[in-house]
Amino acid sequence: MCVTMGQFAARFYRGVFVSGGRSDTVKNRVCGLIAAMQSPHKSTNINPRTAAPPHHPSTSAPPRYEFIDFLDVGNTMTLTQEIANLTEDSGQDRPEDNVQIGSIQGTVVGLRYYTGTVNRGEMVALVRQPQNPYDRNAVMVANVYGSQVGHIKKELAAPMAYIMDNSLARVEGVVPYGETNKFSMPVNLTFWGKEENREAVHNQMRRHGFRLGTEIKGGTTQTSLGRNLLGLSSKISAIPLTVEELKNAFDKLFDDLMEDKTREMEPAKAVCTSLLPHQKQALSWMTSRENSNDLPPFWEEKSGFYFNVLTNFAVKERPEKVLGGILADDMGLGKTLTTIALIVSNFHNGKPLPLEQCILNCIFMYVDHEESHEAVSSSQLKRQHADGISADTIEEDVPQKKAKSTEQSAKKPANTKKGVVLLDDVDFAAALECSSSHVGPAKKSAKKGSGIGKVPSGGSVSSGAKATLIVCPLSVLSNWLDQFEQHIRADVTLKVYLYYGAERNRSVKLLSEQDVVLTTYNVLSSDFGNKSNSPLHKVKWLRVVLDEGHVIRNPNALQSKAILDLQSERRWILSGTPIQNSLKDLYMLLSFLKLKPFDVKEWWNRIIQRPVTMGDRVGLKNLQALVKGITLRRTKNSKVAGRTLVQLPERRVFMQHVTLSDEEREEYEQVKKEGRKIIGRYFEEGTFMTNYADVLAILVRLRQYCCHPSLVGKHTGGDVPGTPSELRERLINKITLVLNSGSDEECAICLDSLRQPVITYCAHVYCRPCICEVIRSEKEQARCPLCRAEIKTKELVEYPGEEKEAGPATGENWRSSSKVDALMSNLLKLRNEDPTVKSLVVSQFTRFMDLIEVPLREYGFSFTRLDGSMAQKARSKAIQDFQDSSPGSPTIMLLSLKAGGVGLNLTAASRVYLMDPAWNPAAEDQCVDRCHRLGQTRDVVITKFIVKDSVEENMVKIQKKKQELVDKAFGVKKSQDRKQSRIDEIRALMEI
DNA sequence: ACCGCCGGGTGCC
DNA sequence: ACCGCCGGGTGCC
Repeated sequence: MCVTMGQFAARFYRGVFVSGGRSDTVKNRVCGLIAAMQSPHKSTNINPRTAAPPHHPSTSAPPRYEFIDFLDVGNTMTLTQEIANLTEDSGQDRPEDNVQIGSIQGTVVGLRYYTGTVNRGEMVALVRQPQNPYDRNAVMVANVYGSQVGHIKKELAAPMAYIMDNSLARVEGVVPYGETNKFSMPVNLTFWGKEENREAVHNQMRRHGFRLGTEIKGGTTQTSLGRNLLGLSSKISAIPLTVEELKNAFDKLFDDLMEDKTREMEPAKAVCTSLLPHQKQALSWMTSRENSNDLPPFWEEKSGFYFNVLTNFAVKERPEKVLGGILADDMGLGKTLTTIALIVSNFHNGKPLPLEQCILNCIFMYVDHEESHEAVSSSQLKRQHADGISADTIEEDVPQKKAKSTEQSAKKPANTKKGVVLLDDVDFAAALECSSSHVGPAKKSAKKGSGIGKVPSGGSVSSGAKATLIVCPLSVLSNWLDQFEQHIRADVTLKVYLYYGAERNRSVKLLSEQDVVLTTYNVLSSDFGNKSNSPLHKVKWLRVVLDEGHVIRNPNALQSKAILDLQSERRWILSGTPIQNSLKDLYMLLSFLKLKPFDVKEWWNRIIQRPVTMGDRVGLKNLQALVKGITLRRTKNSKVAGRTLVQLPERRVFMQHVTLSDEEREEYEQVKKEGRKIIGRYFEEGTFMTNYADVLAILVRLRQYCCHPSLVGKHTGGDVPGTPSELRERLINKITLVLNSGSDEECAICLDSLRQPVITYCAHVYCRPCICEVIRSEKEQARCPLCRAEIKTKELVEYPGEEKEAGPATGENWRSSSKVDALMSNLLKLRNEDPTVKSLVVSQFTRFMDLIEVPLREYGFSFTRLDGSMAQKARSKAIQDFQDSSPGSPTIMLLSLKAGGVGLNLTAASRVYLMDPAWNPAAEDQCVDRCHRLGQTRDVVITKFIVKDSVEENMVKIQKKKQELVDKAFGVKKSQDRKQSRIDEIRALMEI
């Protein structure tokens, strides 16, 4: 297969910029108008007053919003999104936020001005319209599709506006019976909120002459579902689930969703790896999900209408298909391979992806196009091919790739057997025929008039979309490239474009013409951040695949927004852990899949989140059905025909205690004494949090002492900052410490691992995009979310990257440490026993890795290294070298704990030495999983070095506690609790 | 809207 | 005739 890399194509296509993309249609402007009228916060150029309101007295015919248009506008502020924004921040994850405060029947008026319709029992959204020129208390009513239905009658809207604007309660509406006249209809309003607001809500209503009841009286015939919609289920239907039941159900939510998903499918011939049975099942299921004509979950066809049984919403138009889903297989079951198989096996209309065949092609064509006298010679084809891989451009990127692929394609033509196979293969023939649409001109003419293809050229393609976009974390980028190369036959050209790096080609046309475009979440969101110019958002993708898709779980993160804005026919989420913390995580996944109406927060909350949180059985049942319909998940223990999918070799963990030498012990105790004094003072002063970076620094220093005394850098804590440049230096010191502390500090805004970390003048570390967003939205008075100090964009200090400062002495005056000695004796013994065994030596301190390099060299070990500071190409080289099994290849990889992240494949190793304990035991597990995964043939032995009587032993205790918590508890604590538990941890560590 | 409300036309029975 | 009553025009926010 031929990989097209960003840099090369950047040159080859330089200058070809396609200005495609959306034009500002009337439709979009209407959307803007609506947005402007609804929300005072969203600025638009259109003044709602000068743009005549649609029903202004001077307008003769009652104008209508074409609301149906909102459904297909991808990236404009739509009514639907407005509704979403409204509920975005309202806390309702806990049962206590969801007390039913009362209900009342109200009236929706003005129906005749709007197109939105509602049925009996249908849920409606209530949206404040503070900018309404007639009444600033206006409350708009919209149906599930986001079409406006009418307004709440003004007398009732007045108290509701107050309640809604002050977040005293959320109001949900259900229309008890459908329209009986053209002008108004009743609506049952239910108020939800915290118990403490009950009084205020009731009072406010009473002041305006309304009395909230506890039940909706005159309830019409409600099915159990209908009752659920009215929010009465907690009172009327069965006993709510206990916390325990709920946790259980939740744990099982994603367990083994494979019943009825056991049909197998062979991949297209372009895949040269044979798939395991469970992978063929996944391929079959994914293919059927993409080609499905079924209605999305919870939709039914009823007498010419499409009816959503959960919201009771009905439409004439068939709801948009949801093509794709969640492949949630455990790590190591081959999600990547299955996805690759899907890409080449299921193009349009169930046909394989048309792929140009490199050299073999000409044999095929020669035979079949004899009469056309235009047979393409081998050399011509070669040249075309070379055009595609313009030689001068490859070298800097992945030289070994080029070498390999050309070598392979050069070898293959000799093999005529394959050519025969080819002729017999109708699918492949058809596929080749289709390829005429995107190959060079010489080829095109050769194809014309040919009669082989069963499918007329181009006719099988139901839309222009061609390319698959794969978005993944940087750490698995090279894995994707490797896997494409490994699993796609060398004699077919799969156009894979790596959209990465400064030189990436931003031509929409180029990107659209690829078979696969590979990029990272970072690149995608940084492009997206520069609004006007994100080529990835201009391409109409055939398929978008999110690898490790759970990373978009935070809807406020820029990268999540960037993902949601992509246009695609089919959408996939690959994730071993689709739900990481709470049910909420699922919302973003559904939102990405465009699974209506759950892609809008309000409906997600009302139909799933709230009921389930409150222990409602019907809600849980719906959730289960929902997940089951779109998810395939198998675990390592799942069985196919009585056998577990994958038998992984054993994995054993040993803890090796290291005793410090007297000298080391003395230094250690000295540092510990000082540290306790300082941290103790912070506790007394109550300045713990503001000095957090210093506290971390002290801990890091202790942990470094346990590894090697030379690791410990110069003393940085406690001084007073002087000049700005000194301050800057101090901040850089701090951010470096925080990032290298291995404590997996998270950004307090997105709660995710730090991306593009920056430090504020008040010494708190955030992702740059996150904190910039905060500063932008708070304008002048932006404050640090952690300490409320004033912050400015220009005062953010960036992490300068890993500078190889005057680090530990690795030269002449190198000395060993107890821990290094322990490691070396292990490694030497191992080499004696079996020189082919490969090991991962894992540390959180890259400078410790520097130190370890010295004795490794001294004893003649061949090793490689992978750490966070390495560029992508260096990483892939390191991985490739290590995975290589030929004699003389490195037997040791120095691996920084955080360098890989999930997905990294290091199965060549069967020994893991964890040099220093991590705060987060999951990080260690993840690291071990890099070699203990599919493809591992040996038993894996893990050795953890722990220094006796030290901070490390305490860390192990904390690790155990954490693990118990994870095993027991449902979900993770709120960030406030997290902060507290982090403080508690530090107390325990320092024995304060 | 088979309502409510407004404002003009009207005015014993 | 500064009222009542009638009946047409009209109607979200």
